[in-house]
Amino acid sequence: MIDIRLLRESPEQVRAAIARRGGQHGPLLDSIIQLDQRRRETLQKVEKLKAERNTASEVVARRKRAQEDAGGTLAGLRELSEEIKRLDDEERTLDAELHERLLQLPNLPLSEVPDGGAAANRVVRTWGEIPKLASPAKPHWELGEALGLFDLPRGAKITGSGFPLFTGPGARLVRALINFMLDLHTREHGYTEVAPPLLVNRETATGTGQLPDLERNMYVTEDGLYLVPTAEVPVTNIHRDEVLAAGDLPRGYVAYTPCFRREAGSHGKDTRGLIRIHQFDKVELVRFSTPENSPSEHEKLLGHAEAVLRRLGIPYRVVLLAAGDVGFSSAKTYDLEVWAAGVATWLEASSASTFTDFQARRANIRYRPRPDSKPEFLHTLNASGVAFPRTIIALLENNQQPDGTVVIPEALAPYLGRDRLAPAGA
RNA sequence: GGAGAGGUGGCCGAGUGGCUUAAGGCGGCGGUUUGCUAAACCGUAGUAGGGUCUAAAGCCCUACCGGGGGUUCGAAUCCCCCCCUCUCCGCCA
Repeated sequence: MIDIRLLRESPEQVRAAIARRGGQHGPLLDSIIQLDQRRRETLQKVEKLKAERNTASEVVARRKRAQEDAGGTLAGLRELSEEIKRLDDEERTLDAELHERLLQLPNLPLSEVPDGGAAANRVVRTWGEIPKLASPAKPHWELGEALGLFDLPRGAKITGSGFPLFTGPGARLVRALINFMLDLHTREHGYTEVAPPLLVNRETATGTGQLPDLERNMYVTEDGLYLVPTAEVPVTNIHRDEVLAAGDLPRGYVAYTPCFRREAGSHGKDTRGLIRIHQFDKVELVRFSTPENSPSEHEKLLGHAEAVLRRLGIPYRVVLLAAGDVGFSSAKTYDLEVWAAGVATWLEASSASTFTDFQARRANIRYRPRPDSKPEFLHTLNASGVAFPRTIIALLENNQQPDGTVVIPEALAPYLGRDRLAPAGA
């Protein structure tokens, strides 16, 4: 949520910033400005009447105490109260409508974010060598089947397409990745590990920006709870409606969770194998920062996600997303794309974003710069550290050998209990 | 799921319709006293929204006693619905 005062005082600045995202936000902005105007007018009227009523009530109280007749003062107060009730209702309605629309407005991209749509995304750097494979590269779904790592048809039987069943060494690989990543982030990057709820309520999903506009991408239960699309949602909301001390910042949490995404309407492209699925595993990093430090925190966070890929020896590139491509809540996002030799493409395995005070405002997460100062909204940031499916894709496809085996990187081998995956019977 | 007890400021805790601008205590902040510390004493203090002002400060107004409705001229207090915590029962990995 953006600051209504910024919109009130510098509407053209906000309009220009939002326009960089593309899409038509003009009418929404106009209606917000108008609602804000009407709300304040109504508020001023009703508050004036309330002041009158309070004064009159005091007189009544004083008379009653003195055993005098208060009838004369009471006359007319009923009408005043009815008028107050009417205006109060009006103000409440306007405020609710205003709030609802403010929730639909995306964050403002930072100035250093490039103009344009996805085509304007900028590759900031590339790490690692794209492997030169001795034999024709197989895609991961072939490798995974041959190595007995996962069984997609049976996953589809159990639940539906996009719900993978990991088997044997594949299931063990998932467990190895969980432990490898959690160990790295807690031991070397200073994160506090948490294991959050996987179902969240409406307020929580609104706090990070999934609701109201992205509801179609989430699974909802009969109880009105949502399956988490990412650990960002429950973890960022750990401090919802709290005021942290300046000494608490920066603060970082790491969480492993499954993630559930309906991704309604995204069938057709990039859907083979594990590339785009409805349930996947991810280790997520969430940071809370003061506004001054959030730019450096963002770079630090990006580095933590990169460290995972470097340890695993997976070639990747860092992409600064253009204004038209950054997510709803984000002000600036770097994607980490891993190279996958089998499908011969770059796949997004992590997204490192700063949300400035956008989520903090929605979720009411504040901090006190000094013990005697007023609470201010802090900044939230997060990054995948990292998503499993595309990491698995890169590992399998890049490390495949002519004999059909897959070499496991040194950093991961102890967690997997082996340094090579081989087809059954080989 | 059933029965009961609760939810008041940073914390504890009083408050059954108007003298509450939420008592009192603890903690916080400022000060006085004081070799130093402690204690004592005095003072001060919340959050949000709106108005005033070029802006800040200040000042004024409104709201806030778990959340939302209602009764009333007036609600922390009375009524209704919901949420959460605790105790017991039931069910359960």
